[in-house]
Formats: sequence, structure tokens, C-alpha cells
Amino acid sequence: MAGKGRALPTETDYRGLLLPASTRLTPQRRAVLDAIAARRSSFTAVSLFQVARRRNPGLGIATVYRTVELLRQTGSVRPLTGDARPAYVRCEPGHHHHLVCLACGAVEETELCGAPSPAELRRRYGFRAEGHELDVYGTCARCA
Amino acid sequence: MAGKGRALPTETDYRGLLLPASTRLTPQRRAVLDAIAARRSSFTAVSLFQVARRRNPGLGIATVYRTVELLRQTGSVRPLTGDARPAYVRCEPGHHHHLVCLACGAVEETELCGAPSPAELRRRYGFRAEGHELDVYGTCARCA
DNA sequence: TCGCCTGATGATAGTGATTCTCACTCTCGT
DNA sequence: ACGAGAGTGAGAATCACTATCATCAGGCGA
Ligand SMILES: [Mn+2]
Ligand SMILES: [Mn+2]
Ligand SMILES: [Zn+2]
Ligand SMILES: [Zn+2]
Repeated sequence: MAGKGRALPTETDYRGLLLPASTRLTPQRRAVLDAIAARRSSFTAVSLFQVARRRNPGLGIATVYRTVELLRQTGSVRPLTGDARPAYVRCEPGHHHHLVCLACGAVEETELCGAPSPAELRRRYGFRAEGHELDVYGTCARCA
Repeated sequence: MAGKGRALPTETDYRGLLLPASTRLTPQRRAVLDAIAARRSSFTAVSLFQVARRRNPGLGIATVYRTVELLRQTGSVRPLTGDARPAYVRCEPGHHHHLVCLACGAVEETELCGAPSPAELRRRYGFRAEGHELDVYGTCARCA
């Protein structure tokens, strides 16, 4: 692990949002990425569409879905668990979890993680843990 | 908090699956509950429908959704987070988490839980934690 | 026992989100 | 300029529900 710059060949970086290698940064995608960059809280594909089409009228909803999926592949956005099913949040790379405010919808990242250790899961259940999802719900500092 | 038996007036218990108080245990609901009791892994409303209608032809999909919602209210089933969007698992009452096998779909419960402490979240982020969701993904003992 | 009242049900239409299809466009390399 | 292939938008299609509503069932009091 020498440098820490771009991880793969030619990933496109736009406002910190990474697209997979050798995908073109089109005006339509730029509009979607701008819409995401403006968000502090979770969003849906449809809500992005409504914002992004203001910059790029004629933008198709299909392109929004396609772009979100590309970002999900690189980890730049992640689906949010919990009751609100089809919502995403912008994410930094690396292992972390989310503090989701039930009042305002804001999502904060935390590196705190006390998930059961793979060793103990293996010993007690014979279960080989490969990953986990942990979201904490509550009230953020601004809303408290 | 005196006794710990039935929590409310007349909750119906069928195969360990609880319906809310004063809901009738009809043949249709029985068919859905049987279908759930037979599952070791996650299920969708549609997959329950396909099984339950064998015992009760003429069963309507709406009744399946209604019954699953009733069980969700008592905590007998819970929606599963993760990639498989509209899936549920049968659940025991009380705080626990899930070990989801990516190979066979089986879901095991564990009381192990190392979620960040509310006190630390409060101190570091001013965040008032009210609850959390934690699912672990990997390979179960049978599939390993 | 009989008729009511209300919970429960199934057919059906409707809805909103997401995916599919496909003809067309745009870019990039040559 | 040209050809290949990525990218796009419109609209159809699919999917997972949800709402509506006429009807049914069954516990119960008169
Ligand atoms: Mn994140
Ligand atoms: Mn459970
Ligand atoms: Zn908040
Ligand atoms: Zn397994």
C-alpha cells in the first residue's frame, strides 16, 4: 500500500464523489453529483431527480438511478437501513457507521464500532462474519 | 413490572407468533402463521402468499400483508436490513441482532451486541441514541 | 334462535418507485 | 470524417405495496 491517491486506474472524482473506473463524467452525471454534494441528510433517487433536473432539464430519472448505482459501487453512497427503505447517504470511504437523526434526517458518521468480534461469532455460532451494518437512531445535537 | 406473562389483555399466540390483543385467529391468518413458522430464513410477503395459499386457496395477498403487519407490531417478525429490500424474519422478543448467511439465507439470532454506548455518543457527538440496528453478514455453520 | 355489529376478507383498481427496452446521441480514439 | 461503444431519455413494464368496497363470519344481546 504505497500511495493513497486514486485507488484504481481512472476513477473520476467530482466533489469527492467517486465513479467507477473509465466511466465518463457527463453533464447529466454532473447534475446528479451536484445534487448529492448539496445534501447533508439522506436522499432518495426521486428527490435527487427533482433537484438535478433544475440544472439539467430533460434529465431522465433512469440516469439518476444509474448514477446512484455507480456511486454505490465505489462506496461513495450507501443505502440506509431502517424503516425508510430506499434512502441513501453520501459516505466517506472506509469502515464507519451512521448516526441518523429521527427529527431532521441528518446523518453523521462515526468510527465507533463495537460489533461482535468475528472470533466470538465463530466460536459460539460457527458463523464466519464477513461484514456488518450498524446504524444508530436518535436525536442529533442540533435537534436536542 | 410484576409478572412477565402475557403483556396485554388477550394477545393471540399461535406457534409462538403473537398477534396484537383482540385480533381474531382466522383460518387465513392461521395459514400465514403456519407459513412463517415453517421458515428458517427470511421471507417476503409474496413468498408467504405462495405457500399459504396452498393450505388456503382463495387467500388474498392483502390478508398476507395485513397479517405480517400485525406480527411486526408485536415484534414477532422484523424487517431485515441489507440488500434484500422487502424481506422479513421471524423474531423472538427482546433486544438481539441477526447473523445472516449470504449463502443460504438462514438467519440466526444473537444477543451479542457491542453498539456504541449512548453515553459515549452523547459525549462525542451530542447525539442522543434511542435505538440501533445491527445485522452481521457472513456464512453460517452449515454452509461453511 | 335470530338479527346486528363489527372485525375480517378478497377482488380489484390504483399508486409510486424502480427497471427494462430501444432508438438515438455523444465521445473518444484513429 | 468515421466507427465502436458508452450514455441517454421516453415510455412501457414490473413490482411491491395500498386503498376501496362489497361481502362474509361469528360473538352476542334481545
Ligand atoms: Mn457513511
Ligand atoms: Mn430476530
Ligand atoms: Zn437532527
Ligand atoms: Zn448458510
